[in-house]
Amino acid sequence: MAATSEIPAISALSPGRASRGMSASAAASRRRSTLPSMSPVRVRFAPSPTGFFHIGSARTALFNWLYARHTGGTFILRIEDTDKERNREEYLQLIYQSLTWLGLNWDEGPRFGASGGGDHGPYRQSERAGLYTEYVNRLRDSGRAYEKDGAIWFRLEGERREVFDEHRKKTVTKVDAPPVVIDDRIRGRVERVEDEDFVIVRSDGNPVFHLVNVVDDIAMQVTHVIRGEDHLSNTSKHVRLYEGFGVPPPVFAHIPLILKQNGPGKMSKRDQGALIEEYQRRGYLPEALVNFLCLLGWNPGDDREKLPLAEIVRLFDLPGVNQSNARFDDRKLAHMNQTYLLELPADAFVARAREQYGRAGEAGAPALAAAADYFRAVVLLCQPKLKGLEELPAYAAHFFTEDFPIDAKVREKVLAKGDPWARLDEVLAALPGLDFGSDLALEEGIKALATRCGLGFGDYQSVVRLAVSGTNVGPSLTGMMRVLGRERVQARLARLRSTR
RNA sequence: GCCCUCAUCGUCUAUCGGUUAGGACAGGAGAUUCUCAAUCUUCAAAGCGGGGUUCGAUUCCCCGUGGGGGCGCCA
Repeated sequence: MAATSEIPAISALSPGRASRGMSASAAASRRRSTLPSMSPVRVRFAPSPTGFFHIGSARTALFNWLYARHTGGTFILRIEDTDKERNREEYLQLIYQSLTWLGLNWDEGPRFGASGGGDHGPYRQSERAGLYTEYVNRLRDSGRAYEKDGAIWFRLEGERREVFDEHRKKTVTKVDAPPVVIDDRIRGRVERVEDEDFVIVRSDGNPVFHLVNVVDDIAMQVTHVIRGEDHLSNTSKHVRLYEGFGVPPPVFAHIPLILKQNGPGKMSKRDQGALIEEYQRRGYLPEALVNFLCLLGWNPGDDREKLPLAEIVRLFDLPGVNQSNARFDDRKLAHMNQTYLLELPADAFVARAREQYGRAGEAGAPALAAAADYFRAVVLLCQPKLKGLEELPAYAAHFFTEDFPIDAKVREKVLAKGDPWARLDEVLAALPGLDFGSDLALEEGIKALATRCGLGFGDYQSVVRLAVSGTNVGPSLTGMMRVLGRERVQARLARLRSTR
């Protein structure tokens, strides 16, 4: 397949970072835009379908996507399904769905919706076995690979000696080789010694991650490898493999990890709030999640936090990515989601609300059965009050049934103050004369009633709210009355009075 | 244990050696009024420690300490 001579010398174009202590110089260069490159940028996101799609994977995908879009390059999705034991079809589908939901469309890769295609396929490693064999044979031919214990090993170059490893409690063959120098776009110069031969094909004949990852990046002509810092230690192996194939390595950019919210360690699939699927289910807005994820390890260089994706694409660059790990904060994410929700245009909000009711199962049925314009009026009334779409079905339940509960504690509290029964009767009496045309008209009508009785709006508010909604919190009272309409309001007021 | 890496409010972060160390989330107080939110005002909150370099270090260097990652015939 891809001959060595076809591979452009990408690394020669990489400016990298001058020195390890590069905070100052990095700061100077971090706002600099990407240098012109002779070869178009090709990045890839390479997940394995062995578990739920989580937030760390999403951010890795996002940063690759952003870099591709920023540079006008190509974003490739490659499925690393070489672990036959753990691969699951449903996890594969979840990768496609989650990326699509987040809006991270891929230019090359398996076809899904509008994404996928490309002429460097197939894009599933399980379908590329022939290529790996070919590359392994190249290593064998050049004496860089050998068989031992039924597996195939990559041979490092250098003096060999036997050493007893105390930690692993076994004798290993060490190779004296010069350190591998990695010119990382985010971390600067990283040196690491790779001093043991390693397996590239298991004794069962399946190639291992290091091999397939490098072979595919060569074959797919990947120019920039953007991945989590947990791969930094692997990179020395990968660089040696590139050397073994006689191909210049790509530009590496190791992004910081996301740490779990509570307790030690990086975020994993088991942690609270880790699953993309869950945000989708809870009605989080993908644009809010994407915005939040961008800010975990990157910033636009000023105080802005909520910014349009197009603006992020314009500003995003590798040197601007932070070097330190970030702790996940679901409260900040919730806040971001709320601000997006508040600013959502009416039509979009109504559509999202309908989706959320769809996910709510039986609890959502009455709302979905309601007239479209009534549904619309209800959810738009609630929009400015919600923290998340997730709350909507419960928050608005009383709009869609006359059989809503009256909160006993609230009832007691409301009825304890003043003379609410009298107020209720007054409103009931005034109801035929009230103008239900607008919130303002209703407010003026009630205020006029209050003035006649020598009272204020507040004297009516809580008891009418209780009658109409069964509780003491909710949207604007006049808004609720307007949306419910005169007949329903009257029935509800009468219902409460009958419980005296 | 070895290797790599990182280090500013509780959290996410800004700062191209000189700032009253800024913003956001979370928290406190207040304003607003039609409840709850939202909004507005406001308070509290940080340079891990020790050495250097420098007229001057949060910033550059070194050593500690602490966090994170890796050390698989997982990816």
